Amino acid sequence: MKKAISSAVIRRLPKYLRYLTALHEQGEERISSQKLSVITGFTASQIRQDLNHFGGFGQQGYGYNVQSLREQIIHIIGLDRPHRVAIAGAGHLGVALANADIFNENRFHLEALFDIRPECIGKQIAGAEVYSVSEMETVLREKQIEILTITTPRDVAQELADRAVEAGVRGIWNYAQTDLHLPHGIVLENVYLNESLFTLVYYMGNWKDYKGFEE
Amino acid sequence: MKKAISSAVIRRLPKYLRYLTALHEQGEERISSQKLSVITGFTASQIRQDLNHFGGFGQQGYGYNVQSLREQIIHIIGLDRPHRVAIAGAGHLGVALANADIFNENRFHLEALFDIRPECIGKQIAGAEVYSVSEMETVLREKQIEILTITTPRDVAQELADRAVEAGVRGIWNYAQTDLHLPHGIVLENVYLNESLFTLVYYMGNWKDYKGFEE
DNA sequence: TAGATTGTTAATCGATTAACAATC
DNA sequence: TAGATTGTTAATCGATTAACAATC
Repeated sequence: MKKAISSAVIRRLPKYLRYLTALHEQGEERISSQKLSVITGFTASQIRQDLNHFGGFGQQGYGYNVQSLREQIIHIIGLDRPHRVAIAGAGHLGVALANADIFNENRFHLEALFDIRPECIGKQIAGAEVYSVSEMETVLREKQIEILTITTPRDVAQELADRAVEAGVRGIWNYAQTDLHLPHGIVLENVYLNESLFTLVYYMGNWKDYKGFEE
Repeated sequence: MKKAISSAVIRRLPKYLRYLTALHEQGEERISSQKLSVITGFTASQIRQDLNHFGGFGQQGYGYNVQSLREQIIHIIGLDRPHRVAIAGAGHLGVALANADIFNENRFHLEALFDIRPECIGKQIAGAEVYSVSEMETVLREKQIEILTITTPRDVAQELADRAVEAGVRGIWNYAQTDLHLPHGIVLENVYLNESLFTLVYYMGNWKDYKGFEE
């Protein structure tokens, strides 16, 4: 079987996509790994290696076609397919994510939110209804939700994840500050905001260790 | 000069801290790298290597004292010192962060928010006032803000960051979907939510690559 | 003391960078 | 064709894992 592509490569794809989209909007037709290197800060060699994991998208002597490479990366990530999403927890963070550009661009469709607080239930947020958590499995199944975003307090996150998986959800986007355990075949992506803030604070106290983009 | 500690190590510290806090709350007094390995999923060897970058906190034949190791890590990250924080952008995300536990625990002090919309200005959010962006430098200086969280649209992020640095801010916690360029000595930490979501989507379409599953 | 477990050096693994032949 | 730039192999670098002597 083909060797798995390392997650370091995967996590660079969104960045390539972002810059290619910008270049496309600026009307650029072609780009070399050398020029992309200057823009992204990755080495030209790394860029060529990364892209070659997925196929030979370039042409010797020419470089890469911006628009076609952009479409390839959209396809590789899976952004050319629709994704049905729900959010558990209609608090500040849940509402912020519901209204974020992420779910409006890129073929993501926010289908439902869930909360336990009676005063939230029935409201419309970013075009989606807030349902009671007690109805979660039913709604997830009916609307064929693929991805559940968890923004609840950490003590209920595991239970909600388990129930969502039971109801057919295949990806969990977890903002609750806890490590979830999920069955084989279910994908988990954590966003631990405090880990990011703590890293910032560490480097503020030890900035000689910090290697950032400088100018 | 002592060699810089790699950012891979730094980014594991918050996780150690989280588990040590949990163990402490459970009344555990000691922990071996072996037991911590089972809990965290890191190897025992890696845990000992990581901790030894900062000093010999353990004791042969015994392991580590939970509470004292926890305090050491808090000190290493810098969470035992107060940090004065402001948020640029009092939209959904700014409000969500203002209300998040992060700023209430851990000696972070949210001192101000900034927005351009007249209807927001003067409001109190999570105990802090919303100021006009035009007053930003004055407020940042007066309140001696160390960290600016940017949750504005991306097109104003660089300008706000520049002005904040000018007003004495030393760390930027950036949620705007753009790469900022900052002077030497200023620390930047990006939270690119869509990169996280895209990674989730990629692995949902390629789950055999996920976490190194093989066959 | 004997058993346990660290601190630390050495070996391994994986990812990044360099080099260059292939080729547009 | 000649110049440019990829695709790909080889070299390097860094991070993780293994091993074990030190020592509590």
